[in-house]
Amino acid sequence: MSEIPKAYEPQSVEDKWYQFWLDRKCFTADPARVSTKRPAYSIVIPPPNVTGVLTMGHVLNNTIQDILARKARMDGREVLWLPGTDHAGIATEGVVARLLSKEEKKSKRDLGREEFIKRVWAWKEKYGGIIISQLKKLGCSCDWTRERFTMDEAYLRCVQRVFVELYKKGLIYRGKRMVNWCPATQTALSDEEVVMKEQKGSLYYFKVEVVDCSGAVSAPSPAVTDRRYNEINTTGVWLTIATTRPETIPGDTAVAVNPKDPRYAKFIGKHVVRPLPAEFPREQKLIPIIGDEHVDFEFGTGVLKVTPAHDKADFEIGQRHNLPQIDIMHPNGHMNELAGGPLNGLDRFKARKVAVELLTEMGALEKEEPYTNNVGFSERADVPIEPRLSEQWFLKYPGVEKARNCVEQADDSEGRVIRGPNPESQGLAELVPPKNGKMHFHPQRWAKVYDHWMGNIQDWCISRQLWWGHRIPVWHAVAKSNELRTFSENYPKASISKAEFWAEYSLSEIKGETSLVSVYQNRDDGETRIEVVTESEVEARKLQSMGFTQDPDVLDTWFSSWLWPFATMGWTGDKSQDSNNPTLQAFYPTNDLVTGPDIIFFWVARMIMAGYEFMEDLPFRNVYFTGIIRDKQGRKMSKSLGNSPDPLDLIGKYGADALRFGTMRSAPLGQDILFDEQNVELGRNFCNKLWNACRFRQMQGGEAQGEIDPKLLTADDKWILLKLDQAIREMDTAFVEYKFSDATATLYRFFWSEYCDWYVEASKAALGSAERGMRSAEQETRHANTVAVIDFILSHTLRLFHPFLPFITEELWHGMGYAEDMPENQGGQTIMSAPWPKPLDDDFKSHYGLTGDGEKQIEARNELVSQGRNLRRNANIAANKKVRFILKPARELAAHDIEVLRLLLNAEAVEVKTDYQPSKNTMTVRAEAGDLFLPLEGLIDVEAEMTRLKKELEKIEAEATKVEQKLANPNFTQKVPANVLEEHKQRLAEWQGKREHVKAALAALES
RNA sequence: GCGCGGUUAGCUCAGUGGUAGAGCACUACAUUGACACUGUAGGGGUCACAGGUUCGAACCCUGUAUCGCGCACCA
Repeated sequence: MSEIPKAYEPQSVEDKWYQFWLDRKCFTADPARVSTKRPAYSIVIPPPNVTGVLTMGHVLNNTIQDILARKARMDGREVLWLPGTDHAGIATEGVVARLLSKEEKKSKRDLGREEFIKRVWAWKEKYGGIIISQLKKLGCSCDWTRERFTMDEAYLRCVQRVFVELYKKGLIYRGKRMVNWCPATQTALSDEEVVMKEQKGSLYYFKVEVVDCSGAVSAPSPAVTDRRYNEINTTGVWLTIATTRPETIPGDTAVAVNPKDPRYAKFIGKHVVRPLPAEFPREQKLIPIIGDEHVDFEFGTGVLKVTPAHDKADFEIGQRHNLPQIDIMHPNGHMNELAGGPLNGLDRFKARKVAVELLTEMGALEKEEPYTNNVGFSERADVPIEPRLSEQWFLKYPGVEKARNCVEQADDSEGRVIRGPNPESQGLAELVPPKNGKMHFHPQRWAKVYDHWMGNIQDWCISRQLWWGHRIPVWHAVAKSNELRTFSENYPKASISKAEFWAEYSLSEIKGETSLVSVYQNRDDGETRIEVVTESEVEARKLQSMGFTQDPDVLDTWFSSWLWPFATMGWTGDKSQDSNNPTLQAFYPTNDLVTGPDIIFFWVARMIMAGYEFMEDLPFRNVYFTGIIRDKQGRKMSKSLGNSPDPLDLIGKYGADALRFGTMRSAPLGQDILFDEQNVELGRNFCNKLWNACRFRQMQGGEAQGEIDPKLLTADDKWILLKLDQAIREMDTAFVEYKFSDATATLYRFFWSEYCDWYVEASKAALGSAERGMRSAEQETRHANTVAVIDFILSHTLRLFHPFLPFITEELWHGMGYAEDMPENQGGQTIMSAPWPKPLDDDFKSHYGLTGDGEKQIEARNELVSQGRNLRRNANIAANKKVRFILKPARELAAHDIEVLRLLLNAEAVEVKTDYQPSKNTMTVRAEAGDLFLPLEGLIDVEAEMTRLKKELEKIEAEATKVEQKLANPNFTQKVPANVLEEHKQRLAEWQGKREHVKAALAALES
């Protein structure tokens, strides 16, 4: 490191060290190395979407994980940070479909399922690795040899095994239900994929005529067109109904009122004439008036139209009253023929307008009011959800109670700290087994949100009408052919709620290959159906040859993600295999999960349930929820706003370390982050400061890390050693509490303010300016000792910095020669494995004479420096002009301290005069360490100086009075603890001393 | 409607009952200095508001305002 450049150039070192770490397998976890002395530490990455590119959110998230992983390595643990990507069903299918349409003007249906999936894989091979390479640029120390993908071979087997297991237990079932249908992507969605958005729309009031009918014959099928009545009598009464969705009127099969509503109760049992479709004859549009408690008679007119096929609440009313369901829409959100001629084929929003026109034409529309309501939107496609009746696969969540109870809630007053410095383990922060096997959320308030959701959990709709994803391992056949009829007779019969009625068979007759078979009568058409579930490929082939067809749907992406913590570690579901899996045994459960609170339900909660269900243990002990990254104005970062900076640009401009440091510095626990590029600039500046501080050390020459002789230590040396000790302790606390912004604040303060601004400047007094070889023997010894202290500080500092700034610290670790003295596996090869600094213990402190008293004296002396500089400034003395100060010390100061004072005040001399009497042309200040005088050669500006002193006096008076008043209050003096009282007395004495001093100075000027 | 979080310097935020803090920004001064990606000094706050508890409140309690988020929703 002879010719180091003046400024740190990250571009020239980052790639070099990343490759160095990879070449030496520094990130590779080996379960064989795990022991009681070398405990395991593991994190699984929240797998980014294969379609993803690195965002600021990823930077935040992965920097935290990398910090945790690197810190754990330095703590001497065997670390596994397991990386990978998620196949992201809808997102990826969308990306490839758009590309297809743009480049080949084809739809996925034009290609066909098989060909389309081939294209997605090809796309994945080509572009799916982008985010991984970007994470490497950031410095992430993941074990890339274990990189996983949620659709790789082994993972596929995990998903199928889990599906079969849950099916066996009757937790996975198929059912015709109201689901959240996305008309844009044409698939069902889970409740979590729906976001409520406030919409400005209209509330339409229309009237319907009440009629008396008798002899109604209910229709055999959902279509109402066959309904017949013997008599239809007009009553002349009209009811008014308010709705936001007039286009669904053709799907109405009842009108509901609250049975307790005196206005309408009398109509229950009568019918109304549904106004649409207009061209249908009246007798085909008679729908009953029913009484249902659900109806709120405060809202609208108190009369509710009931559309069981297109509204969740209406569906339930329909179930209660056995109402027919009329589906008036195609899956793409366009109206079908049941909606009537003018609406047929129209998009649902266009249809709304037309429906209003039709109602107006027939005179049924009474009024239209502006109205704001909340509408569910498909999170990904950003279009309103259409509640739709459809047959889907559902999961009744397993392990709900266990999962719910394992997360510690805030009201648990038993200590919340779960990791603490363990004195037995050389001061390292250790994992203390959580009480009652509990899991901890950071910040803890998310536990309440989690608990609330777990308490109101609904079955999970897991099937998606997509092509890209894990295909549902279920095969169907209708027993039409003789072969299947014979087959079905050999297998158990089951009802429609058949999940519990399967039987296990080997269709292929190969040992170990099995299928779950159930046979049932379809309720709608009476046909005999056979449903077979298997995870076996052999069985699947057999099924295919027998004429079975596989369920066309795929599973929700999160149905694979929820297995991530153990599926990535090679879990098979086979107990004996898994108990011989060293990775799983060593690294599950993981220690920390770092993720955003936006996926607490999507992912975190589900992983916890899966952990209990399949591993019989929680998947992680701590969950750290990051904030959400916003721009300077507090807006969420998004592509459309264009307010999201490209992290790679920032790395190119400032360096990865700068980006990491800047991000961590502005990311307090539990708060959203307002991102400002200035933070990254600050990180860059900080790296440069570190660089130059090391450069300064290099310029001093001498051997690296020489012995420190306690006898030669200056008060400044002792002071900085104590500050280092404090910084180490603060860092440990910050890690225990997951407060990374506190950690960076500590590093910043310690290194920049305490080390560079004070210690290095003061050390120049001991280092001297003489050339090497021109120094006296005594100077030489003193110089060497100071350099040894500097090396001690720097070698510790670099290690404290390493988790945050991996690249520059590695470069300097080698450049400064600190690697050389260390054992190969403890910092000799790389700073990554250097031991994390321990707080200085009592033996160390007494050996080197480090005392709180000495620390205070240096701080008092430094205050004198600041005050003296202030005097210079007030006297308008140029910063580069050498002047003479006179010091009247409060207690004796060492010659070395006087020399430091002289240096830091840029003084020609600091003369110590215990009986100094200032002349008129002298400015002065009192500090705890003594009185400092600045005699001026010319006449001082008496007016200006008096103004300054008067202002000063005012301030002092105010402070002194405040304390005086407190002390004069007997209530205070009697009730307050002794130490506080003593402190106040001392403070008063201090202010009084200053007051006298300033008064004396004023008097001298006036004379 | 229910729940959660915020409101402290121009900005972004620390601050768990005892002298109101940091970084940035701002002003002034200093370029043969490890570093201008720098140094030194300075100005700047009624801690959202109103009550209460206390010798003492930014901090604890009650209420209000306001911003943000989550959950549940009335068609």
